[in-house]
Amino acid sequence: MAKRHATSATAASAAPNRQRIWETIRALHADGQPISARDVWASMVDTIPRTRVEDYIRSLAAGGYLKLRNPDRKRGVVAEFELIRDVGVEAPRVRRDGTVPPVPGREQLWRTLRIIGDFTAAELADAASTPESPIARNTANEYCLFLRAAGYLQVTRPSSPGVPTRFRLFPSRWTGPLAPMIQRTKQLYDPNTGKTVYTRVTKTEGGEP
DNA sequence: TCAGCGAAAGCCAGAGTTTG
DNA sequence: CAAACTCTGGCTTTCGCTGA
Repeated sequence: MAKRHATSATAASAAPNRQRIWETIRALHADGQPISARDVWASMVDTIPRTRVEDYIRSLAAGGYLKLRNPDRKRGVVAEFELIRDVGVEAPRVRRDGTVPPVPGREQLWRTLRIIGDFTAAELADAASTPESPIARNTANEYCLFLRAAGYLQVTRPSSPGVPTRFRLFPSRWTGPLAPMIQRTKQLYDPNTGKTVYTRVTKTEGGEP
């Protein structure tokens, strides 16, 4: 239900809720105030459930971003934290156990294509791949096709037998560091602008908003 | 090119414990 | 006794990859 919207927003723009929580934490830290779930939540009480704030704070603590100031406290006692690792305005992505999830493949592709300039899908996949996060060429190819359809990429050399299509990013279409994502509904969503920039029209449903 | 599968992230709700 | 806070577990939705 409402969860769906929250989740998609999460994927699309790094969790607005978490972003707000992170900003609040940094603000409290800047003021030299102790950081507790209650304090953070109090600053945003109208919009975010407290459990969500606690969830994120616990993840940050597990990940080493926050340090518990009163580790000997008993259950039921307010836990106070200190910001020991400020990574900037962008809210860190952490799992519940504190580990950092791998960078999404789309993001690697998006950053890489801007750097290498002129490329084929295979070249982009190779360049964007890392030992930790290899990216399938198939994935890169589909991504390129969507970006081209949405007008982000121009074809510098059409495909011919044995020669793959070469693409290049329109400099003016670099909308920001957040990678446009292909949603399950086969729409291309640009989190930088917050807009759906392309919708693949299927045979059965010619529907468009 | 399309469809399905598996894995992961984020969110919510309930239960238990401690303090005033 | 009541209120407040923390902790744990489960649910929903989406993404990325593989195979036909």
